Amino acid sequence: MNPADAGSPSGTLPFPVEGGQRVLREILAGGQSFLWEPITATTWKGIVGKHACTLELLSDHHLTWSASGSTSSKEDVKATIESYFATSIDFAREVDALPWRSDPVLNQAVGQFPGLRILRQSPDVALLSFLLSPLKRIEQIRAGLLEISRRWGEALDHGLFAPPSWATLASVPEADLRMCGIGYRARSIHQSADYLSQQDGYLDSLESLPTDEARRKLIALPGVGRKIADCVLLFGYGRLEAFPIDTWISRHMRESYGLDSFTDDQIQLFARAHYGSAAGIAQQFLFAHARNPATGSEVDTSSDKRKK
DNA sequence: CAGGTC
DNA sequence: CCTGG
Repeated sequence: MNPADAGSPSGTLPFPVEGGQRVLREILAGGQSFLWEPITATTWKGIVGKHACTLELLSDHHLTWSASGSTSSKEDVKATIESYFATSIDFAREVDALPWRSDPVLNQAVGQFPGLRILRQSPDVALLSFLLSPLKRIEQIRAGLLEISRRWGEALDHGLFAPPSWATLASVPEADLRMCGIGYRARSIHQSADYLSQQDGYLDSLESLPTDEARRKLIALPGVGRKIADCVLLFGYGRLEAFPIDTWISRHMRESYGLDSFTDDQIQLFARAHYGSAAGIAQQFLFAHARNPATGSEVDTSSDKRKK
């Protein structure tokens, strides 16, 4: 490494988020990732790869970042950050291609969170994170993940810890994992770690597989069902067609599309057919919409047919 | 019970 | 089935 690069690389990303801080909060702490914490009204502290990062959204179109504790060159850090925020994806274009024009339900959700986008996390961290997702509250998932990271992860700057690798987790006794306040999910993590440690490059190999095949191989992991698999595909592998169906989405869609007696499998088929190849983006809007009761304070860019 | 998996 | 809230 070059000592001159060892300081705090920083930069600015084009980051169109019309919805400002409210939408940034939804992106960083709305259930995609559990590694971000608000510091001030406009700044966040968190982890990207092996970098402790500080973010600030100054205008609605640029995100400034600063990463520290790195032995990588500034270019490498920059590339890592850009990949994480998926700056190569034109989300405005993707969203425009969704059927919001003919779908008032989607239209309202998109109008409520303009600029919402999908992070591209690492498959490893996404898998570990979402194995904890049955822990209900986001704060609880976060606490469990932070504790696991603190105990077996890599120390970074600012007292942050990167989540441990699956190889590391494979050597952690299940009983020790249980002491992280994650309850019976400790078993899934322990068994998945065991499974992954036996097959070198298992998660990497999914990268080049078609989505449904990768999905099957994720579901083969202990504790991973369709919902967690779809979360890992969407947030860890950048498969925008993946459509995780949790209880929020399930209820919200049944109610708002009149799919009263639909099973989750049928909702999944409906979603694929209706939203298309970027269904996962639609899912994020619906998810955010379902969990954030409309306060009326948002700038509503859609037609004003809120309230029924 | 809620959340997810089995 | 498991297990916090």
